[in-house]
Amino acid sequence: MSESAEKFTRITPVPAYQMVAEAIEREILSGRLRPGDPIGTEAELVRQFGVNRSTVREGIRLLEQGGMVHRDSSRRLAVGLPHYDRLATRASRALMLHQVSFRELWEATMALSLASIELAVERATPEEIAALDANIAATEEAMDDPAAVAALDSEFHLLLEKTGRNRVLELAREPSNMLIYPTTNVAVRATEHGAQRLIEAHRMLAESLRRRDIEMARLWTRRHLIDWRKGFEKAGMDLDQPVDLVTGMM
Amino acid sequence: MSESAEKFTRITPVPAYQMVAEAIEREILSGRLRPGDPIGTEAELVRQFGVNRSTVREGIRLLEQGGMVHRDSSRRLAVGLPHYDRLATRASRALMLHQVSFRELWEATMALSLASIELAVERATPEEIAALDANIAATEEAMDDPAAVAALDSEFHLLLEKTGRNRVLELAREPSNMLIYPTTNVAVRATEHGAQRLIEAHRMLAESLRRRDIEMARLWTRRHLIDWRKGFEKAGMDLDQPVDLVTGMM
DNA sequence: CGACCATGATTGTCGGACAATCGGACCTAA
DNA sequence: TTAGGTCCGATTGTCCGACAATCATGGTCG
Repeated sequence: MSESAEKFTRITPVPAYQMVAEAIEREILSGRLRPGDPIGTEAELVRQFGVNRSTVREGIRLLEQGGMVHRDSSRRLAVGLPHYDRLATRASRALMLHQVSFRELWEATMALSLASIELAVERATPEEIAALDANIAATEEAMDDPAAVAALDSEFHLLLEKTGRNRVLELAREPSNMLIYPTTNVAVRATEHGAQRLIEAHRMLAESLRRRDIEMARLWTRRHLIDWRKGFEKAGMDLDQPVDLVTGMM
Repeated sequence: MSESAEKFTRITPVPAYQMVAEAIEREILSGRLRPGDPIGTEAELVRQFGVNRSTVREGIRLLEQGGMVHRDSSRRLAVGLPHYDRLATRASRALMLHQVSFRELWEATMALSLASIELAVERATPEEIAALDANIAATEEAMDDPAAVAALDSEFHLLLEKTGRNRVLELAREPSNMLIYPTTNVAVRATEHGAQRLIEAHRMLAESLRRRDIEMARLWTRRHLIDWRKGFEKAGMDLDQPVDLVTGMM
């Protein structure tokens, strides 16, 4: 499994703009620069690093996309903490490029949802349950509009996630969410009484949080996702097709 | 929850270098540019976009970090498909910056491992089980070297993951892995017969794949992770401390 | 006291320039 | 024939200098 016994390690010249980026990144990761702190002006960085402004700017661009630095009002640069949705966007694009199938997506969503709901059952506060109830009420209102239902469904699961209070799971779920919920629309439309079943599942999930009943929560999470899958198939779509064919994002 | 009924949407001037990046990104995501395809030379992009070379270069830097484009041999730019470890690196850095706790990490790892092992039990081929056996044998050899054991443990779980054949789960697990496995070293060292228990768990996991016994696999996955957690606590570390204090990465 | 304006600082963009390196063609010698 | 050497154009990385647009700031005026 190891390619050992090579005499020399590969020699890779590192461009200056990369070194600039890495230097700034190190400062951030080490904690010497904290989120919100302003990074110096370009002129200052030019002075400190001793390179040209163009080089500094290229270095900054490297960090900018990842959210390590961002421009606040005006255009001053500051350290920013990369938020999940940004990472999730990139991750889901990567999944698309890798031609991941809906089956993989569905399996992962199932696993992550179950984990997430267990934590939610343990930790839900009355306020959080109230927020879920409010979402359910809004979904009932919008029952005739599949697009609105899909959006509210997405929000419902986002609320559940937050209730679990586990940011690692949250980050792990988000790419799947971004890819799977856009198709909820179609899935709901294809199933008879699709919106009703969706709402019932949500009600039961809220109820199991109230009762702190883990088994009930797991049961309805499963049902809910199986419903989604049935709707997906009933809409004439193939679980094994890659995700990018359906979600015409952008 | 909706900010509706605003007359005008916020107007945000977009710098040219961003538009360059977005234009290239669109081409990639739409599939018109496929991974491996060469992107034109800088001069060519200058001509096509009608902007200065500095601007083009800044735009390219935006994409470069995310892995959307990469320089192959020589330094020519080509479309690259961002691989998981790159995304995972960024994700785990984000988790560090958010001061995620080991408890969150552990909970997520538990959920993801259980999901992953179930798929692995279903899908394992003889070759894959053989690879696991080889890893176990190597771990037995290295039993006196906690660092080597930790590395082999990490590899073992990577093999398990591949066996599950679900790239979404793979991507979801990787950030946790990057943060949690570096401390396996410490955890193993702190537990009496730590390495032995680890090897036993690996053996049982391989065995449950052979038998296609999901319950057994789940059981040993749980035990294995609980062992890790006990070792972690026995080493005098606090599950609720943020990850960056321990993993001195970089 | 607030509205308004002048001024400097900062960013975004441009044009041009040059060294270093790479790819490839061409050439030479064993 | 092929391994090695040389040359040349193409391309990237870096630098310099410049300018317009915008923002921050402070001072002035009503």
